[in-house]
Amino acid sequence: MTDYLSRLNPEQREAVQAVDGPLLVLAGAGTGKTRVLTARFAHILLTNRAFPGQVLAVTFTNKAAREMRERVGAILGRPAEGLWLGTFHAICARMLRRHADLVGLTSSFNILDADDQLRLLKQVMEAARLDTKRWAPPALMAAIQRWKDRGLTPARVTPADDTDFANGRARELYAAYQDRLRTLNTADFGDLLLHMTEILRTRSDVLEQYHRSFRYILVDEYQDTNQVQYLWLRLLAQARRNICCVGDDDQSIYSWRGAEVENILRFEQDFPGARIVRLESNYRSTAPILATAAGLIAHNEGRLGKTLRPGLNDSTGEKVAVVALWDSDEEARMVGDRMETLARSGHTLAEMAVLVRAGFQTRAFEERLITLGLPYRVVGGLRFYERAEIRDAIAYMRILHQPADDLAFERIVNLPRRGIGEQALRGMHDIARAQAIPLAAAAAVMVEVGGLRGKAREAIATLLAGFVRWRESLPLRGHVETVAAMLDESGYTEMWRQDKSAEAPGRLENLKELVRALADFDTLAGFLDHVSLVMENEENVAADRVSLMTLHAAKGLEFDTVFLPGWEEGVFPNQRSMDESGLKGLEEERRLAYVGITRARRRAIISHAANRRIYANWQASIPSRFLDELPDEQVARSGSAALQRDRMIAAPGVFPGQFPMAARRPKVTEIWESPARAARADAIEVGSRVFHQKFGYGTVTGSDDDRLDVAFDTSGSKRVLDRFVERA
DNA sequence: AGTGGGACGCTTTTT
DNA sequence: GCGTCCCACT
Repeated sequence: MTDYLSRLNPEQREAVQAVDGPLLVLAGAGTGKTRVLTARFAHILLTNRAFPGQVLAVTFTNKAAREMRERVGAILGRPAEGLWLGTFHAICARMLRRHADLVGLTSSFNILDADDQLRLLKQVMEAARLDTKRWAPPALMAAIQRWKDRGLTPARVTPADDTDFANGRARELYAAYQDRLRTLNTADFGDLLLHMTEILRTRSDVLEQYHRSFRYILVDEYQDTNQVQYLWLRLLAQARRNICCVGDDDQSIYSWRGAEVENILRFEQDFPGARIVRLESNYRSTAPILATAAGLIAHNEGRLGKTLRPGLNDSTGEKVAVVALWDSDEEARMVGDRMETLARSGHTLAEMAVLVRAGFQTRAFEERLITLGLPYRVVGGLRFYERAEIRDAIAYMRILHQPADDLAFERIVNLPRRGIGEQALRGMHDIARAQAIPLAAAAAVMVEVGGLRGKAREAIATLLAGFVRWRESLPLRGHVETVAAMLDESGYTEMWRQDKSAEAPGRLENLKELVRALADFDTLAGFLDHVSLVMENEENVAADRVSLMTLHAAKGLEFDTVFLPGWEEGVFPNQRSMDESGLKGLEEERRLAYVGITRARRRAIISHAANRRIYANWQASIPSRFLDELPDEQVARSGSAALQRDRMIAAPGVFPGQFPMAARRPKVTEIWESPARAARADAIEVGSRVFHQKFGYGTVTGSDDDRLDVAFDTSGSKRVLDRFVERA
C-alpha cells in the first residue's frame, strides 16, 4: 500500500478511497480531517483520475487552504501548482474575473473591505435622504450581508424577506448600493459569491464550462457554509456528483454569519445515495479532555451524532481543571502564574493558549503577561491590511489599477494634506454625478475650470499628473518600482517621515514590508486580490510566545495547554447570542465551548470569576451553566467553594444578576441590580414614567425595538436605549 | 482648512 | 474605555 494510505486508519482510508460519487465525512475534532482531505486530493491526482486543474478544493480560511496546499505538495513530492484550491471567496474572485462583464463589472474590479463597504452604504443612505442617526448604516449593512449570504440579489429579495428597516426601504437601498458598487467597478466580499452564483444560475454555458473542468470537488468545514456557498457548490457539483464534504456539525460556530448547520444535516437528501463516513478516533487529546467535551456537547439536540474515542494509546491524563475565582484580576493572575509554572518545568510558551469568547477579554491577560514578562501574541487582532497606512497605500494602488474607484480616491485625495476639504470634495462629487464620471476625472475637470484655487489646485493637478505618469510607468518599470515611486512622489511616505508620533517609524516599516510583498506577485492585480482576500498578520510564528485569541480564531488549532477563562453567564454563553437566537444561540455557544475544550492536547483549565470588570465598572456574575454540564468524574474543581456554581444556585434569594457574596468584599465598587435586566424583562410601554441615570425622570412617548423616545422633565426629549432607563 | 474638546453611544464572533 | 461625530475655535 502506498505510503500516504498506510498511515491512515480504516475509516480515514475509506474516506480517501471512496472517490466517486457524493461523500460526507463527519470528522470530529482531532480525528485527522485535514489528513484525509489532503490524502484524498493527492489520491485523485496520483491515480490519474484528474489533472491538478480539474479538482476544486474549497476551504473556509486562508490558513486551511495554505496548509492543504503544502500537505498535498508534500505527498506529491513537488509543489502543488495550478490547483483550484482556496477559500470560497478567493476562488469566486478568480472565477468572477473571467466573467465580470456578465454582472456589469470589468475584470479589473476592486474588492472593498468592510470599512469601504460601510462608507459607501452610508453615502447611499445619505443620498436617499435617510437619517443615518435614526437608521444605523451597520444595521442595514448586516441585513444586506444576510441577503447576500442567502444568494439574494436585490431582484430576488421578496417582500417576505424584507426587513422593516427604514420603513421598508431596505430593498431599495440594497439595490442602490449594488448600483453604486457596479459604477465604481467594485465588489464587496459577499458579491464575490453572490455574483458568481447568479452567473452559474442563469448562464448554463458558463456552468457547463465548469462542469467540464471540475471533475472532483472537495469541501472543508462544510458545517460553516452559508446558503449562497451551498448553492454555488450544488450548482458546480450537480453534473458529476463527485463531491466530498468534510465537516463536523458539533463545530458549527458561524451561524451569525449566515452559516447553516442544516447544510450538513441535509447532505444525504441533497445528494441521494451519498456515502457517509464517520471519523471518531481522536488523536489529539487525553481521555479526560475528550470525555469532558463529549459530556458537554451531549446537551445539544439535533446532532448527527458522533462519539469521540481516544485514539492515543495512553488514556491517562489529568482531569480538566475548573477554577473558581473572586474576580477577573485574580483570574488573569491565576492564568499567568500557571503559565509561569509550566514554563519553568520546561513547557514551551508556544504550546499554551488563552481562548476567550470575545476579543476585548484578551486585554486583561495581556496586561498580566506584560507584568510577568511572558511574551505573547494576540492572534487575529488588527490584520496587516487593516492598518491605516496599509489601507492608504492600497488605496493609491487601487486608483492606479482601477481609476473609477472613487472610495479609494476619496481616501487619499487629501493624504498627505493637499488642502482639499469638505467643500472641494463636494464640488468634485457634483461634477462626477453631473457628468457621470469617476471622482478622479471630476477632480481633473475642476482643476481645468478653475473650481480649485491656489495650493489646492496645484496639489491636485500634481497628483493627477502623477497618476497618469505612474500608470504609464507600470508596464515599463514594473509594479514594484512603480508603486514605490508612487508612494514617494505623491508625498505619502514623506507624510509619515514628518510625523513625530511613536507609531510613525513602525508605519514606515509596514509600508516597506508592503512593497516587499509586492514583489511576490506578477501583477498589481494579483497583489491587490491577495491583499484583500488573503493577507494576514505575518508575525514571527517561530517565536516562543503564548497565544491569546478568541474561540472562533482557535478553530482548527491545538495546544498542549489551553486556558478557557470567563465561563460566566452572559459572557459565555454570550448574552447577546442568546437574546438574538434563543436556544439555537445557546447551542452554538455550547459548540463554541466544545471547540475550546477540544483544542487542548494535554491540559484544559476552565475558569470563572465572581466579579468582572467590564469597561469602567465591576459587575457580579454567576458561573456559566456549561460548568454544570461537564461530567463530574472528569473534572477537578477548585477555588473557593462559595464561588462555585452549585452553591450559588442553591443559595436563597439568588436571581440572575444578583450575587449573594459580593457585598462582603470591599473590592467591589458596584453591587448592582442591573436596570438593564429589569428593563428587558418586560417592555416599557408608552406613557410610562421612567428614570435615566443621566437625564433624570421622564415620560415615554414612543418606542421601537430597543429604543425609547422619552420626554425628560428637565433635559428635553431624547431617544435612549431601553436598558438605560428603569421604571420610575 | 485643520485641530481639539466634549458628548454620546456602544461593547461577539470574521472570510 | 474607546472610537466617532459634531461643533467651535484658530
